[in-house]
Amino acid sequence: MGQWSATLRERGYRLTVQRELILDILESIPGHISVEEVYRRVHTTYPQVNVSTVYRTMELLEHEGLVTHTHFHVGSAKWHRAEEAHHQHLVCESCGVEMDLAVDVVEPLERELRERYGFAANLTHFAIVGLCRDCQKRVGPAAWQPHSHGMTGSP
Amino acid sequence: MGQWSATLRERGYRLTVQRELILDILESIPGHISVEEVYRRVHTTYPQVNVSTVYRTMELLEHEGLVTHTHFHVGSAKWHRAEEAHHQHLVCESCGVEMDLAVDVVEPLERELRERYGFAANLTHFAIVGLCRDCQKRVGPAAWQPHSHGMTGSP
DNA sequence: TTATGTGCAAATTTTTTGCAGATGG
DNA sequence: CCATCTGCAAAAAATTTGCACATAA
Repeated sequence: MGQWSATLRERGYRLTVQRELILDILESIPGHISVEEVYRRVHTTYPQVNVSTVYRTMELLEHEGLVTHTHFHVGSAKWHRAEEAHHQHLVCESCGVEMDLAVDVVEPLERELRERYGFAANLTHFAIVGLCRDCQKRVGPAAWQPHSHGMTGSP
Repeated sequence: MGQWSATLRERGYRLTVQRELILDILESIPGHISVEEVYRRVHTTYPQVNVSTVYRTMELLEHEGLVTHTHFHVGSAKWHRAEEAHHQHLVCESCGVEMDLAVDVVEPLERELRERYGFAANLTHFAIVGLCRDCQKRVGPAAWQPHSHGMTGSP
């Protein structure tokens, strides 16, 4: 039984089989995971579980500050442990590779936003998307990069 | 007729009433807008337009590098002019207020990511979400901020 | 025992698609 | 004219909800 089960119980929530299974999955994976994937995994060991339970559990865990969710450019929301929040991810839009990012890289920006704008940025909410080194070579500069629209011609 | 109409025609696209209306809206608004809202506005002057046309036009414009879309924490995708890309937005998750952000604030991060990770970050893809000064006072520290889970008690 | 949690099925919301007809150039 | 666009209607995908029943504590 993982750490989070205890945490939830302490906070007055009931521990159901469904919750335990979902918690186990979330505690064990390193990166991002969709509701669909969590459901798929729980379903293999506990087929009578329902997607809505997964959604409700995710919502509960987010409310309790244990996980957060993130929207990438395409696809459904992805979830990850909140404790990983201050350890950002870089995600390549092209090949999907995920890289961990040292905290000190984003800290200056956070501080700047706070000092200059009084804004408490939630930089952890989104992974930083872009192109990894390899994909830059392969696909060239992207449309969002300066001085290019990434197009090769008319339709 | 706005600038974009000419651009599209030059690139070999046809100029339809629907497209003109959508372009006018996108060229005139300063911040982010949803497909739903674009549709609603077009619909007032041209009721027979269909949402799918709005979606298709947005896709076209994104492909042509004129607009980009963004996912905020909640709700549907929001669209904005691509030229505004290098002028970032701060968006308050709580009250929805949008603030413009000077480029030089994000530049150091971009450079760092490029130098340390060879990663061409698309920082323009997402608005930076968080809490504005006023909402920090009103709602207190958020769950994603360090040393707090933003909760007041058990269920 | 009983408030809390779950499955189910249906509703919502957001976005996509196939197709036949309309239309810009 | 005819390739490109659009409206329509339906499908798909993602998420939410109401309710009766199940179950953790």
